[in-house]
Amino acid sequence: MYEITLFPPAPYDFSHLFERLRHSSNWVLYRMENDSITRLFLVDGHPVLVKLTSTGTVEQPQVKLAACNATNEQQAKRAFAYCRHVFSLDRPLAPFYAAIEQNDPVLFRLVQQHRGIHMLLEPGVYEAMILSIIGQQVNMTFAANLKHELVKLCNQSFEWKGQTFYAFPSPERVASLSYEDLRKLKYSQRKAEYVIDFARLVADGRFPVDEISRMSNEQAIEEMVKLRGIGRWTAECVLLFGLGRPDILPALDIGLRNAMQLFYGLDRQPSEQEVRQMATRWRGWESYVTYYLWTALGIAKQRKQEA
DNA sequence: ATCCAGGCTCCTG
DNA sequence: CAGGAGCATGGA
Repeated sequence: MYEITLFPPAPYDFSHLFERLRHSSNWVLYRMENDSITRLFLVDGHPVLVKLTSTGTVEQPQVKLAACNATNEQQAKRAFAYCRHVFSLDRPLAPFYAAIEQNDPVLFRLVQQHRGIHMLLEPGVYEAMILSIIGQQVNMTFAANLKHELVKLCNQSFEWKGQTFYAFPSPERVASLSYEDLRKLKYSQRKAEYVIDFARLVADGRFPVDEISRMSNEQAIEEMVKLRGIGRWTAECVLLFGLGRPDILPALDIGLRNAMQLFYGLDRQPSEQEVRQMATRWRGWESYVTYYLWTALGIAKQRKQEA
């Protein structure tokens, strides 16, 4: 068992993260307890279970990471690196807040209401791509179900103290599926093809995941949209959720446009051009703004439903 | 019932 | 080259 203690930059609202993981789409990959989150990562194909325990406050965050079953320090370190990336444990929000306060008072009020919310990311380009393809077009609940079913079908699991933990399926495992396997899980024929074909490219080394992460945003998007099934939106989601790039603006995204209509009090959904126009105020922080708008819209919808 | 979800491809005129 | 149908399903 390897352990480290981290002091993420304040503010960090872990209670929001816990709430989000408990309620939404993520229960296959994350196991929640009172103040801890456990997730299984594949490190060079070896399952490594990481447990994050929050031991601080929003303004003085502190977390303990434990690699429960790691067999050597190197393995533990790599699992910790995934964990730090996924939960944005090393990224300060303060510069984002400062930039928004200066340039966009409307948005600043909204952001303050959700102070301490950090981006929840995917481990890398591959995972983000599969999930973004799954998320194309369909509503969030259905997309979450498709993800859940894929993870269970692939069943790359690990037993620890009587509990079963599921890893996000490796490219090789997804590559070994047939389109028909996914059709049975309510994937459309197209979606099944896009997901499996992409996994096969990665598994065969025909799609250089590492090179993508070194490219500029536009260069990376250009590479990704060459693939069948990958449009601009999907490529942008990969950069945002997979690599955590701070300056991605999915200007065509329906959720972003709905959120802007609601929170800026517009009388209709803004066009792509209008989104880009308004986004000039957020230069450098487009991903963060988008993430906050998505999150705030989700919370608003949830409240409306409860009322 | 109908329309729309954090889209994309493919076919038509 | 713009425009629109079709995709699978579930919730409003």
